[in-house]
Amino acid sequence: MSIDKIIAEATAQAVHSLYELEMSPDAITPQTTKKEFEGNLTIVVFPFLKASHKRPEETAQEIGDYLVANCEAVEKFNVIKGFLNITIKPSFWTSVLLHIASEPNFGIKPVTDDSKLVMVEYSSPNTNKPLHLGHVRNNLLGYSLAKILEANGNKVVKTNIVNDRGIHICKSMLAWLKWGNGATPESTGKKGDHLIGDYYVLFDKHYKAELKQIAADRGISEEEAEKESTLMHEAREMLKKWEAGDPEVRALWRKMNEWVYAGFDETYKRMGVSFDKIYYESETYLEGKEKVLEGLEKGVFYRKDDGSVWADLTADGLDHKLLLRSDGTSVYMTQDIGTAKLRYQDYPIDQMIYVVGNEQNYHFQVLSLLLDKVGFKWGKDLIHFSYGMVELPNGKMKSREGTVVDADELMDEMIDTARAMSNEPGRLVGVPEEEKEDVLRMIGLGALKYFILKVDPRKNMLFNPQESIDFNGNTGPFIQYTHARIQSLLRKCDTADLSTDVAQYEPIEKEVELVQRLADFESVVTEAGKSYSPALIANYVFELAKAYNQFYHDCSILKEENGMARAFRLQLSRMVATVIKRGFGLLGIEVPDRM
RNA sequence: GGUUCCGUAGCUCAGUUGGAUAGAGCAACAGCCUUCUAAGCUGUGGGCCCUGGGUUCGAAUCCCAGCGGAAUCACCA
Repeated sequence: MSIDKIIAEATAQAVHSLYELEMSPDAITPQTTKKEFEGNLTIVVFPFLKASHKRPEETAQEIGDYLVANCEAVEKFNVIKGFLNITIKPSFWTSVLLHIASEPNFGIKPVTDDSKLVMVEYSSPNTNKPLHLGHVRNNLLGYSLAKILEANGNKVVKTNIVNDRGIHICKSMLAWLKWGNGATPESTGKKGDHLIGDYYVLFDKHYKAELKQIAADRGISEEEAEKESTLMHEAREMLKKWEAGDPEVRALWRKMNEWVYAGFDETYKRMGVSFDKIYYESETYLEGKEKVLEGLEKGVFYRKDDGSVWADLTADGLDHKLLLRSDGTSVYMTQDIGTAKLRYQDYPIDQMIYVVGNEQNYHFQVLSLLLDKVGFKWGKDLIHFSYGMVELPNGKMKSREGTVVDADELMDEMIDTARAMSNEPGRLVGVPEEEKEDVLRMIGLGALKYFILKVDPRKNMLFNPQESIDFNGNTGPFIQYTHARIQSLLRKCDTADLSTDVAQYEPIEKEVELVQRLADFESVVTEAGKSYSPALIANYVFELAKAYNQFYHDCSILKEENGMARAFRLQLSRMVATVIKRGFGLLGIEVPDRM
């Protein structure tokens, strides 16, 4: 049982016996005492005043006296206004540390047969362009969220829905046919996703030129010229052929998609994210239609005169929403209904989480209502894990203005920066030559991942490509460094030091602070799972590493004369390193043993 | 205009179910490497927590109104 709970229960007993106030221990949450005051845990006594009919100071005094007399863990206390600061017996903290060390998976709840099954959808790329910074945030958040939910005892299925069909793919295909001269990833030495992306851009370039030409020739606006465009017409024709299953178009489409997937796989692998099940829109986009027609029969949806099918959501404070076009084809929303249906056929999902940007808040609000209307009982409970945009100093990323930050390039740059910085004296000491690249990769990506994951997912965040991401201060490398330094310490210590029995040791204040922080890991993981926030873990690990660094500078460890103190500090260091590694594991960040 | 989200140091961000004198990092300035890894540590300066009301022992946090910013409101995905 955690120390917080012990105190909460003892306090509940105290107010019951002193003031006959019935309080659930869960309602009492001791907080860590502020640094300026003496003590480890603080209880705010204001809520008890109505029952005690006494002044805050007196009430706190009485509860404090009760705790000292009746709770073994409590050593002493002091009272400031309505705050009861409790000091726990030092020996108790030793037992807390030993407990943490004895649990091989401290902070992680096991997955059992009756665990909830959660499906997390993330990434969801289009196959006509490479991944960019926005996808990076999505991927990192999605992967980390899956890890955190797993650590909270859920079965997790990570899934990806690849948008592999539609007009945008046809644009790339058309441009490749017209101007590609049979270029392949092999012939150009380019990653497949970048190659296809280039043709998408090329299409847009020619299309713009064509519009300008038509507008000038015919004396009409460029918007009006859109209807006259032969390029766009050809692209649409190609889409029709694709939908009709034209063998040539399908073959080309398959070939080009393979190139893109090979490119994506490389990026995903490097980023360290993975999926358990991938869905392709080309295989699911027809599925939703049947459900919509079923809903139409039941009268939940209605048909307009032109044949299009709509949902009336005005009762829920929303608008009317199109579900089937007048020509009978599906829209985005219909496809999502279909994909959801398939997924629930494939897995006994208890909860569905979509990791999708906040630009689609409305879409998921509608989807939730629609799934409910067509009779899926889980529709209402779906979670849209909505995250904010990544902004650049001059606003959003715009492909037209060439301000898109490419994921592959960004990762390259981060690793290059790590390499450049490692030239400073004292860096990468004792790292074998063959491991160096691997360590640099961990550091560069660690900096990038931590930079993105430490901010609250809901908020828009700013990324300045000019100022490269920091490696000092509140950063991934700082935390990795702390871990590497502890590993080095442990390599240098004697095995006798670690096997020394420390049960009787009474830790000093600085040590207690660290033990207390370590113990918090458990509740931080729980809280991160409840509020779907990797940022909580990130900030916790930073605080832990920072506190350890201060401790490291203040207390010599290997040179400590007292054998028990030395052993305790090494044990403590070992657990700090373990929790750092475990916490970073939940963020998908690797930690090197030397750097 | 409707809906949703955001507004905290010069910059990037934390701030636990409402708790004590609002915290980090960067940037600036001043120190610390003959010492278990200086990607580190110590110190200084820097704030109308957007504004105004309300709720109460107590508000950056909850409620209402306003101001400012973002997203969205397609027979695009």
